[in-house]
Amino acid sequence: MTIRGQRPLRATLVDVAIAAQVSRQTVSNVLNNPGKVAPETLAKVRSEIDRLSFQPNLAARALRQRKANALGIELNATGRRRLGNIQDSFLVELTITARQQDAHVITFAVEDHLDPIADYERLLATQMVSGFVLTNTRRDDPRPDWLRKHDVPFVSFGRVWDDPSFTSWADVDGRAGIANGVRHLVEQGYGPIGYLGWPHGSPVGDDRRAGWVAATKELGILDQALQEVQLQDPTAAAAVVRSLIERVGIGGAIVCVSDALAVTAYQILLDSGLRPGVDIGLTGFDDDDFAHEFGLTSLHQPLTEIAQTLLLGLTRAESGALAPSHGVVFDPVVIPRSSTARTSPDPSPSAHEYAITHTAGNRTHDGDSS
Amino acid sequence: MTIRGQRPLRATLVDVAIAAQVSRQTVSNVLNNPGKVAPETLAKVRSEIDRLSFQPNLAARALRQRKANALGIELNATGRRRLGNIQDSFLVELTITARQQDAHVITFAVEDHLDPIADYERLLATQMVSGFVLTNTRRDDPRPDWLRKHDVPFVSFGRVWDDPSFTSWADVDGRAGIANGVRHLVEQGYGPIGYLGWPHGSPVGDDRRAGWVAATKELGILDQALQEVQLQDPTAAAAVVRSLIERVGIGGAIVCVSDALAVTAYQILLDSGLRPGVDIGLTGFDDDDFAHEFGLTSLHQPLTEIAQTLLLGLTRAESGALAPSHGVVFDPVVIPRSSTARTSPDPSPSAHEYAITHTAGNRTHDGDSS
DNA sequence: CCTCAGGAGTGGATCGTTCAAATTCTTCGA
DNA sequence: TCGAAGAATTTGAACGATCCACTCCTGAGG
Repeated sequence: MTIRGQRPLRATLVDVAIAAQVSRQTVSNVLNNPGKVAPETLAKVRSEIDRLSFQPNLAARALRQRKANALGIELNATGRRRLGNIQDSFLVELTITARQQDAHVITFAVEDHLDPIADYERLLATQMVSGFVLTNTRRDDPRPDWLRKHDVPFVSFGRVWDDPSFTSWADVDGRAGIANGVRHLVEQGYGPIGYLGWPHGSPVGDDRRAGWVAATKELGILDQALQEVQLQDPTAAAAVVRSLIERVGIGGAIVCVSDALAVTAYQILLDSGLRPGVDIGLTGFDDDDFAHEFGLTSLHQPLTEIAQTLLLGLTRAESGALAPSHGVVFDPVVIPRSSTARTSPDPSPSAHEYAITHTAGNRTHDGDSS
Repeated sequence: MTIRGQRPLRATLVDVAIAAQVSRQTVSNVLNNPGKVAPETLAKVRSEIDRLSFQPNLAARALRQRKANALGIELNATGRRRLGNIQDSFLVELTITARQQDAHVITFAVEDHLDPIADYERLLATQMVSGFVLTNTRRDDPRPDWLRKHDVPFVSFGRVWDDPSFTSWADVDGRAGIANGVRHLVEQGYGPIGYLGWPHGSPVGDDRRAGWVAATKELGILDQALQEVQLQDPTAAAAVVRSLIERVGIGGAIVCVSDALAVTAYQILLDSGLRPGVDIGLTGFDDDDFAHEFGLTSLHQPLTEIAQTLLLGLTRAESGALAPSHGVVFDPVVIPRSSTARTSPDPSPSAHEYAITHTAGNRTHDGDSS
């Protein structure tokens, strides 16, 4: 009845109510408490909702409920202004998962890396988000503390190191992952298994190293001499890797803490006239583009599961439910490629596939799920 | 005066009004039309805004204005469920830029790739976004058409091929980029310049090839025989590249349509006992992790500028202003690395930097801007 | 026959902001 | 001195949903 603006606007809840000859509240109940509505009424209202293709206005809902149905995620860009393999993929998974829960993902960047709180505060104040997903947590991270203190619901991809009482996090089990890699190599028949890691001190690096120690010990083949850390100086690093290769020898294998490091080793192998996979096995970690391009066996992080777990946790946190009693870790999955195949069928894998897949204006779907 | 909920809620515009002893509308004007407010009043209100750390509730604003201040961006995930280098970086830039305009970025994924419209429609209907940024546009893309038909503001990263009358897009000038690469190589003193590209037919690939043709012709060194397209079959592709290398010869150089392809060539060079840069020059395109890791000279897309241009365009589109008379293209920038240095000072570049930069729980900033 | 519990649905108020119109305050020329 | 024109500010009325308190109705139990 009311004269609307210029052009016919979107149908509102009242429009549906009028069309279905019920009150606003009943339509609202159909949406939010279907159980409270008689079956016939439910059907009638629903048919009108479809007919008018009504969608509730989320701004109105958020205003009334004093709560948005969106979550914020800080784009933790590195110096190169990119998320990087893992965060990139995680964001995709998070977005897909959020959709299934009728939630939305809002990205934001912090202005001052030394004081990220200001930006969390700002976004929260606008009431656009009801909670956050943290990534790239680190020791002395000010964010978890602040968020808890202000009763802001949040979950974390990555352990929350400083606060053991916070348990709404999910992470990748680097230790189990590397251990899986070691077992895979042994199953493939590789001899001594060396480890190429980061310098001691980084939580992630130490966790992964522990996997190598545990798995080799379990299999009775632990040899601490086959462990190397990569050095800052590229030249020195190359020497170190070369030496490790020699000590492992033909038939042996090297487990690397990252794909990037594995690629370095890969090149040095070729340079030494050795065939990765055939002569010496090689594994990386993260299953990134390097692994894909070079046919490196790698450990794929189960980001789909992590995103789902986290989002579920966030929902619970918002409803004030109890947090889980401990964080959750997921085991990475071994993606076998030619670098751990004793016979190498495909020396120069899938350069074409990469090129096409990652270029604007030209897409294919290779259906490589999980 | 009113008794609020459980705990003290966030300050509202009315709270500010009371504190500053003015009316609601005056506070609103301070925010949206500072020019209409007397200087003293302005100062007084602003000080109260600061004191109460008031932030307008965007849900309320969106409701009243019938317009959100957020834009939607489809995460165009490939089969590997990742955005990839370019989209990843673009999203970061977009988020940063949006912030400066007090806008927010909402990500979403489409359920059915064959019918993306449904999801654009859905998000729009919730009134959470006021417009969209398209990426990965292609021929026969149904999105631009639909959006225009429904008067939805949008801009596009990548040309809108099917509709020349739509001019709110920005793109990378692949042609100029490759031409820049060719010139860089010639300046460095490289001899015959070959081209390694994608098969004919892809708009992006053809555009880039044109750059090689134009630049070599301009320099009087065009030799169509030095052109190769990469084939589907990896083994055949390797042969093709090997042959191209031979024809170019020592002192020559190869311009590649992508970093991935350049890496392939890089390996084949090494395999043939040739030193990239020293013996044969090599350039890629996109400046991705491969380029960074292997010291490949590459063409960096100016995504910061593109994001800024697009966001400005979106703002204009929303205010009903005229669209620009033509799309905008930006020239990629040559990032010189060792693959185009006649003397190679650093044979195994920055493996460490990569490893640290891209790993959770361990971040550095290398300040590599632009 | 009457009471009463509980399912089903209604009407009014409300969330925090902006728009539109109305009001008050200033300034200044006739 | 009056009044008109503007500037500065205030007031009333939405925006579209949900929450709350209430009414209506049906049917079981005393």
